[in-house]
Amino acid sequence: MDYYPDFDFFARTELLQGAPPDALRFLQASAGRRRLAAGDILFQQGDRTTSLFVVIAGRLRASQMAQDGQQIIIRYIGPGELAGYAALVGSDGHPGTVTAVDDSHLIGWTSAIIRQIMERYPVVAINAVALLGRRYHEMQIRVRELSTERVERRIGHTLLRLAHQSGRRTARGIEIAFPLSRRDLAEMVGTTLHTVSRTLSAWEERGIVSCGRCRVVLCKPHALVAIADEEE
Amino acid sequence: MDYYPDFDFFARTELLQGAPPDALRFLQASAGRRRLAAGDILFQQGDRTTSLFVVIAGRLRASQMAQDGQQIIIRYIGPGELAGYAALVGSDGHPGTVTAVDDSHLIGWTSAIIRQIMERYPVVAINAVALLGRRYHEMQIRVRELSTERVERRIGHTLLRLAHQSGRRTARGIEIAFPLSRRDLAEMVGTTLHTVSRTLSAWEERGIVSCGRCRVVLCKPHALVAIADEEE
DNA sequence: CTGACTGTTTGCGCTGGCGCAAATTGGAGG
DNA sequence: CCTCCAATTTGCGCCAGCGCAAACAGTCAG
Repeated sequence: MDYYPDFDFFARTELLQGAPPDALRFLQASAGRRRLAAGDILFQQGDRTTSLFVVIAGRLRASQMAQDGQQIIIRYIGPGELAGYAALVGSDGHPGTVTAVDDSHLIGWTSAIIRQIMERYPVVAINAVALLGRRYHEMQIRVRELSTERVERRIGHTLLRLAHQSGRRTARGIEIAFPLSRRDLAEMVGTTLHTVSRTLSAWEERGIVSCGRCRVVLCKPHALVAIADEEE
Repeated sequence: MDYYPDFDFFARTELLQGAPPDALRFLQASAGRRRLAAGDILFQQGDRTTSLFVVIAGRLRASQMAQDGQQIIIRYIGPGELAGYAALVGSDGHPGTVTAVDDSHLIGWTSAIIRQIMERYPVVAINAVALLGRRYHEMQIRVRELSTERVERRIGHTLLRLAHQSGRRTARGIEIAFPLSRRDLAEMVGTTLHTVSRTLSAWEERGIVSCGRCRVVLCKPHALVAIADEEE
């Protein structure tokens, strides 16, 4: 039994907000739906680009692999966000792999339909421009952090960003609302799982975070901000 | 005496290729022109976004600075390419500083006009999507390199990319066609000018490169490819 | 020609964080 | 409850590359 997204849902997505009703009707009629269990792969790096998806519920991870097998995590994708930007930009193959990290529900369209929609409804193309601009800017900041900051600060910044994107208030603090292993965090930060583990242990001792298997809770976000932004 | 870009020129720019004649006429009529000497600043990080520019001739450097003054170079911008994407995405301020590294000639439009053009001529918006997608992908690759590769390989990859974007065939090899100091290269690669200098010296000894003040010539590009892509 | 300045080279010592290895823990499935 | 496995923790040694410092070399203004 699928949940059929209504116009309100479309209005909350980064790609389709502001699109006129007839565009939304067309999109609704031409959409495909896809369900993934945690761990399932939506598409793999290098796969031929066929579709673009918008996340209705759940969470996915976009990652990229080098020839030698080393992996990095590009970003996590949550409800309302887009997966498969290759279909937007007209690229032949997907630049990365997208995997569900929680059970997820997506809605998707073929590249041809998306192309057609952007041509007919400029507001969608303009949304796409804005969205890619944000992604580009996020990556600029990551490059800057990787180039100039030490590991501890990068871990701090990364956790704060994740908490901002998908933090859940709990009694103990702000919890990252999806499974995040030490290795995952390492692949976002550009370090090893060992260093992440050591750093989190040290922080746990100081009561700044509290963590378990694939779980991180920020107990003192302000202390983390201090670490991430401290002058020197 | 300014060179007035004609339709052929527009057809060679990443943003305006494929735009219909009436769009180009309007763009031509509403354009502003700007000349910069090497070293002049087009706009600074944080400046209010007013315009977007297309490079007619010359070369510029987009850089970003952290609070502590540490700088990185985002990219070099050459003829046909775009400077000031903030005006495309509707961002209030410029995310980085753009400086001319050679005498440069630009053509520009206000944010409002660009917005209007994208709404009226979807092909321009779609070009913008493609262009930002490429930039985003470039940054993904840089993040991956910074996360997983050693300095020497990163320097290799960076030089190869620069040569590809703006290499000039000479008797001695492929020369990077604009002034590029050790510090500049370091800020692209994510290291220090010292390490860049040492690496280039070692390469020069092996005849792989040949370099002078703010100049780099790749004498044996294949050897550089071997260094940059060697398995291990 | 001279001085000043900016860019470059090189030596030296130190250390952040990686790599390896081994022990430990916590779940999931049977 | 037991077993197995993946995730995590922690110790230890090492080294790539940074930071500092000093010498050196083009280049340009006057």
